[in-house]
Amino acid sequence: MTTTHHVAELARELSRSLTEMRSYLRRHMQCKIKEHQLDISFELVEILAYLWRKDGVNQQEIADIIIKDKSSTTYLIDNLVKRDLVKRVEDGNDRRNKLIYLTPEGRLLQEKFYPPVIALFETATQGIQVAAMEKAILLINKMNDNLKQSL
Amino acid sequence: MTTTHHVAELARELSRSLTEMRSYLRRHMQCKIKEHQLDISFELVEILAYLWRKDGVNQQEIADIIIKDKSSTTYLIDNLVKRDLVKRVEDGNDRRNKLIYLTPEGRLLQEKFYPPVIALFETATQGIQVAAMEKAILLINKMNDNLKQSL
DNA sequence: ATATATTAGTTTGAATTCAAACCAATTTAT
DNA sequence: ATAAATTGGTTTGAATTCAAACTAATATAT
Repeated sequence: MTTTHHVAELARELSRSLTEMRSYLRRHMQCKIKEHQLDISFELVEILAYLWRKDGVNQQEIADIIIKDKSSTTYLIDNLVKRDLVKRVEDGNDRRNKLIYLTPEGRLLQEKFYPPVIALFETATQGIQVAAMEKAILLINKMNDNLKQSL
Repeated sequence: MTTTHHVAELARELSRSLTEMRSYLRRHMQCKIKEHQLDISFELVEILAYLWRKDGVNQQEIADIIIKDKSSTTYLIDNLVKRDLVKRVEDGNDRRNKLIYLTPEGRLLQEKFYPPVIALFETATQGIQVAAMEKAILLINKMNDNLKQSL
């Protein structure tokens, strides 16, 4: 096996491990959602999680953060609006924009989800050093830069 | 910010970077698919890619490798069967199993896709050392083990 | 030997996802 | 100033995904 193929193999393996991790995270969150008997999907919680940190952002920002395309984001935000968890507000500075704000109900959900989310990440990172994680992030971000530039 | 929250934050950031990478890989592959004017989806190619290395595996194995649930795998394999790229063969050793084999057409596609897949991973890993990649894989697999054990 | 639990694959229903096309608003180029 | 390009969000269509339920086959427990 040449070096090239070895690297390709590692990249493939990395991609697979990443997919697996994503899958586990999703499953765990689904368990939490069930425990709390909440009628909400993992994908909606994902958006809410970002809004809990900072709301009043436009849809494109949300799409960038959660790595989904515009139409998926519209679909999910429509859903959140329907459940009265967020509201859309026109942006006075740029009429193309819709700013997404949490409603009081949307904020309340944070109490239910914040501790389990933290616990989940703690579980995931048990026995792993901060420095190692930082290196992994840098590596993947480097890969993402490489891929981004060739699109 | 406490250490716990710092780690949770890094885990979140890692998860996002991973999702981003997955998204880029998918987009790149879509470009290749378009270039070759092939009527096939990224998800189907993903399965074929594993079969090119080793066919004659049951569906559950495929599902494990591509990290999808059983029903999604059935759906995609149905699709591949419909396009005459793979065939299902009953497993004499265990009647529950269906073994999935490539057809001659399915094999032919390898020529089209193998070089661009390698090129893609090369692009992704440019400027990245093998040792660093191996460390990242180990780290993510450790995280996956942690998550798996608590499901 | 029989009952129970587990496994592989299928079916069903609904949610999610993306690509493509579109429109209005804004930015950039001429 | 005007034309062209880009951007944010929406709509549409089809593919994909998962959860839940199911059946037949196999493994495990009694």
